[in-house]
Amino acid sequence: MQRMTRQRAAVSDLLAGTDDFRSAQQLHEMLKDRGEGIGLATVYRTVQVMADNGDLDVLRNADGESLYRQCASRGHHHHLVCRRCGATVELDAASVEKWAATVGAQHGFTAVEHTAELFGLCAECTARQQSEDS
Amino acid sequence: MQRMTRQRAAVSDLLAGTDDFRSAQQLHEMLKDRGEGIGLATVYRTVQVMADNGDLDVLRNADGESLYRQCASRGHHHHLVCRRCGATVELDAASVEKWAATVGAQHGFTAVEHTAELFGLCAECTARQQSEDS
DNA sequence: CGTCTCATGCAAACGATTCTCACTCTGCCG
DNA sequence: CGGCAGAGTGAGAATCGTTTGCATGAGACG
Ligand SMILES: [Mn+2]
Ligand SMILES: [Mn+2]
Ligand SMILES: [Zn+2]
Ligand SMILES: [Zn+2]
Repeated sequence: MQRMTRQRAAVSDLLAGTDDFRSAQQLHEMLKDRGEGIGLATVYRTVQVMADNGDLDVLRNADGESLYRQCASRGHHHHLVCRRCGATVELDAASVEKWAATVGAQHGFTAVEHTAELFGLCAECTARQQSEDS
Repeated sequence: MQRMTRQRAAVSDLLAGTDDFRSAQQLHEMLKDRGEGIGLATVYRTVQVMADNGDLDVLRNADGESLYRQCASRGHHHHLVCRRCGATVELDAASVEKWAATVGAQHGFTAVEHTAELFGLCAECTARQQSEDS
């Protein structure tokens, strides 16, 4: 019921070889550069399906854009993301999980979910930044 | 250099008497209901100025809309928000602060910021939900 | 191959937010 | 008190990421 097409393969391949969070538009651009003809709408649709299947992680950056990434760990986890280049570190955060569960229950809330992401400048982008400033 | 206008007073008053997170559009609607004539763009501008001044907290809901609230504590803190009605509990989260600081440094990131919000159904909305389901 | 569908591409539609610009009103000075 | 400079306002146009409608294309399976 889910067909394998050239376009899906291309998106899937691209994401498999990328370890930074990328927006749908960036992915579309990268595919064009690779010589893959693919419609922007198709990228959006594909990336959404993959996210729904749990094959991709999604997060919103400060501008509200959705960024996608194929993470190594498939279970629930969090991220430390470079806001300049998208470089990402996957994080486990037992303390945060505990906090979320406890606090939600304490206040009588149900179906509690949480978001917890860290954004900063990775070491490389920090260095680049400093040489620019001088 | 910052002038007090009828519109700003109205928005400020409204927020002072509301303790749920609300979108700019909701606020605009509420003001219209109160009989306050005010443009939507003005609500957006006002709410932004107030947020820049640190008078309001902002967060993005799952749909990416910005929600505003005048919090009791003016320092950095987090929230437990009802995704149905906007009811909010302010949270301190020392464990989360510690986690964010530690992890960022460990990976050589600088200028690290974090988001951490809990979304659920408040006790009241949970009850309402269950009676609907039956 | 042929058929049945799901997938694709393009353009139009969306929706929250921002911007433009002519007009209004606040805060201040004389 | 007027009078003015310039911040503030409102209506609508513009943005921009994302979604959708629809005619066309192409997997899967016999
Ligand atoms: Mn978690
Ligand atoms: Mn914090
Ligand atoms: Zn970086
Ligand atoms: Zn509620």
